[in-house]
Amino acid sequence: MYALADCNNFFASCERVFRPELNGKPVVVLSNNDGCAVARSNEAKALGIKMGDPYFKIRDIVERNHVAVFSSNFSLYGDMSRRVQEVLHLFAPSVEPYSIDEAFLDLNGMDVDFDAYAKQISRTCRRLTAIPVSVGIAPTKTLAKIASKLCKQYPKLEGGCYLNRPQDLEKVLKIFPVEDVWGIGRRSVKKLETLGIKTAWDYTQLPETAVRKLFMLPGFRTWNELKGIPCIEFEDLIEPKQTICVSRSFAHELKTLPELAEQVANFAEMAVSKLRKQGSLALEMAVFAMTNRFKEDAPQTTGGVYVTLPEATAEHKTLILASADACRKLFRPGFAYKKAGVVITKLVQARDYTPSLFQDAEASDRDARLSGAIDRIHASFGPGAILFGAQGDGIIRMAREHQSPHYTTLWEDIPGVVVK
DNA sequence: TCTGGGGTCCTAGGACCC
DNA sequence: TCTGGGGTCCTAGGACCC
Repeated sequence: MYALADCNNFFASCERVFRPELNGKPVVVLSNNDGCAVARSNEAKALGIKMGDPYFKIRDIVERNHVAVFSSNFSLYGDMSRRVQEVLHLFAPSVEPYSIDEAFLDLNGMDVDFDAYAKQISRTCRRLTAIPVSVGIAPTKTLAKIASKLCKQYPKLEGGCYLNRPQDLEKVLKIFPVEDVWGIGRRSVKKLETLGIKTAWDYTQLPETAVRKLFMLPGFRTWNELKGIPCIEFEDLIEPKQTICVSRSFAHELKTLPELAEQVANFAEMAVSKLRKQGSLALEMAVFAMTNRFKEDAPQTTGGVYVTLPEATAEHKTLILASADACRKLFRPGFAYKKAGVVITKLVQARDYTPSLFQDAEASDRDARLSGAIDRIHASFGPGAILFGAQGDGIIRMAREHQSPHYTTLWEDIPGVVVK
């Protein structure tokens, strides 16, 4: 038996924790550069604001309805996420964090009233973190997802729902749209439409051979999961990432190589930080850049350059220099670059790597000490406290007109209470 | 004027091996 | 004229997730 705990409208809910007067009011949270709506409270959804809507297109709705707008504040969301996960650990020996706002709980072997347990988990999260959480419990992860969605739809479930009895499953799956099933994406929905498949139940009634042929292994797993046969394993061990990517859109387009190269160097530095945190080394890196695809009349280009590193490394200097090199190869004059990024495409765990016999040990020791010093400076004074010359003045500041304070992660932003 | 960022898994097909 | 059978590894691209 698995539980899925899913935070409702997570980023919007985080903002409300410290602005309780916004409860019951429409709230949206924007992506980087205040570009798109990436989280909406139920009230904002009811106004017709969709996930991913560009801000400039919904500005009218926002102003007419006094929607509270926030720029993204990931240090707040990350910290709130950690708190919710901590609460979840009170209810199950193993918890699998699935995304910033979701986690699976392994309830196998537990002998409890699962419906009451689901509601209790939700209630406790709410009380200890002030975040509303929907908890679905079912014999497979896919069904647990469906159960948690039901909680959001039906307030009378009090945030928790147990889905296992065959007659309940049939009733629920017969009204559950197939496009809302975890693992069924847009492309599959198109195929399903031509077959006349509308609900999750319809999907389970397809013959096995058809499912395997049309939707391959992933679709076959989903098909089984919907029928209560677990095919997606519980993974509570946090594996090191297989790729690391840092990319950004720029508030203003960049037209010169030095400007672009500086930003790419900054992305490389951020990627190295992530790399070092998980104890990996990079074997290969890619740099990419592209123009603004929405400007149809402007000349368009998009490209990437791979760099194979002579030695696996997690040193700032090597990777930043390599990124600048790649950027020079990539850059084409006459284009206005809107977005760029650095991807570390091949990683190896440091403990699994044997350096080349012919490596310059002295130089690599020097670089390692430099990187260690940079890490310590960042830890004490914050990221960006020290930069390589290649990074220019650091990353271009993003548009963030509506950012809330870092309530839980910065001393000067901690909320105060006035006692009269 | 203004349009996000970061991941995983699977498959087909090519290159190569004996 | 006739031209086998079985395997691995790698990569690009597709599909999906939040």
